[in-house]
Amino acid sequence: MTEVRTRFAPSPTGFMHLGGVRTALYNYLYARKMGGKFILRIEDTDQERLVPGATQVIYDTLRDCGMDWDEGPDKGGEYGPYIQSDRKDLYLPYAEELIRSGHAYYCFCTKEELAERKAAAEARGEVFKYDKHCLHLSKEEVERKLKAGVPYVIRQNTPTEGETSYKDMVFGEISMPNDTLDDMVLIKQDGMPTYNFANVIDDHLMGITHIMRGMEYLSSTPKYNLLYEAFGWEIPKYVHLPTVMRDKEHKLSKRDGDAYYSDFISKGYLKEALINYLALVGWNPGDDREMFTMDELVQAFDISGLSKSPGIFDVEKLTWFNAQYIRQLPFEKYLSLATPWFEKAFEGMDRQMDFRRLAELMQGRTEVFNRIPEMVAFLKDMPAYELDLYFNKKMKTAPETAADALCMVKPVLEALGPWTEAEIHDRVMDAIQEKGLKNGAVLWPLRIAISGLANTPGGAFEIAYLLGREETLARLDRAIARLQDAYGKGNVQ
RNA sequence: GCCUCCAUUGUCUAGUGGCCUAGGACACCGCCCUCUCAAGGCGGAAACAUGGGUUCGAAUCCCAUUGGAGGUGCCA
Repeated sequence: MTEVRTRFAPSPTGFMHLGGVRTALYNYLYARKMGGKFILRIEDTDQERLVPGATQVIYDTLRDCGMDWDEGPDKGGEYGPYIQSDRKDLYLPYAEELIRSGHAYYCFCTKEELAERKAAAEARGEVFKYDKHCLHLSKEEVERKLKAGVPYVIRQNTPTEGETSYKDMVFGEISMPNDTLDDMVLIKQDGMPTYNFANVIDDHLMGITHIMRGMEYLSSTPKYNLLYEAFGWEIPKYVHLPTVMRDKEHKLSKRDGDAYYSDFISKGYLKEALINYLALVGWNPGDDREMFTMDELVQAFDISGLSKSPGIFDVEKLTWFNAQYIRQLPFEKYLSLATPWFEKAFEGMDRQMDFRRLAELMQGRTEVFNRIPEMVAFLKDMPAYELDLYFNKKMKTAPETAADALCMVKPVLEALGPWTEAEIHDRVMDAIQEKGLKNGAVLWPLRIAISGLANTPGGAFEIAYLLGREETLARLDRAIARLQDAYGKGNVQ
């Protein structure tokens, strides 16, 4: 059996689209699973859309994700070069061979003429398909124009009758009536091959055995197969992938601003989570497993698990995966990843903050790193809050009675020796026991008084510790004053 | 318009003629735990697009309808 060779062939646009990452991933997984080779090829035949530095983004992203390629522009390999613009001169002879065998022809129609004919066809309510106008030029006419240096393109000469079909490993049998096949351009006026042509030539020359790509190529594949046949080349296996959608109607598009790999990384999504989730949009292992490392994906991946229908990219589920991965992070790793976000949150604060302790509290609650600043902001500045927050039915607390609880705690905290979490916890609990109160009746108001929030990461003890003695007591004083102001002095104490 | 493809809960999906009173996961809701939240545990609501066939039997096969996607570029 011949070695499996897959390829990822992006065009360098400057960003890595998540759909592209997934395509690369499946190619990578299949090659590794089969013990084959994964090839990276850059498709930059469109000279008008060149973006400087764009290939670097592709390298960086793939490497960052752990998808190492065996052959590629920067790595070499026996089928190079791996950048199509570097292969420019190699395509024309193949096109000329096709012309000799009658499978292609020179076309001298200008873009303007084409546009005119297209408009005319549309005016008549017809679809425009290239009319093979130049196919009927006499040999002499063609020679003359070529000699005269009239600009030309080379078009594929597709059959007008019958149908062409092929078998796709995901979609099964696909057949297209030949009369719907357009005589597509193979070589452009600037001498560059089109994607359509370069793809076929390169995939063959590079010995690609399995072509895994987006399903937008499903209906142009018959034209590629006609080319393979014209050359007498073996047709590779096709694996067309369902589209990744933003919602039911729309593709995940570059316009959305959140379709790029880098967008998610900078928001604080872990690449492991992104890869894990992406693998599952359009593929499933056949059992209920969901958590996969890259190596596990390699083991589990199989083309039979690929689905046919488009899948919607669900950020909620990605976020769940992300939270899972964050929780599993070794603590030191979490701390180092969270620290920049902590620093951002506490910028300009004069108090010290125990990042380690904060990180311990936050690791299990972090879904995406960019949500950290908002979650910990209350530690920097006391938020404004409504006294209603002191209401809690279960804790049996209310604004009217909150001051009593706070006044009970205050001297305990003031008398505290070392300001450690354990000390705070033990002394306050002792006092609660002594008074025969319920924990919540004291701790709820205390937490509200020093955080101003209904929900906080950590409880009263943790927050008090993080705030430090001075800030805690200051917040406590202010809370007591405000409550007494509203409801009068309590009579406990 | 024409061509191709697709169609199970809100979402990702399992399901390849009887194992399906349709399974798992996210999200949602409730309960437990608990000083809040989160995590965790338990439970709940939620789907075979519609209509015809085929068959003893259909989510599964066939046809039509509807809906959706893709293609129809000297873009890839």
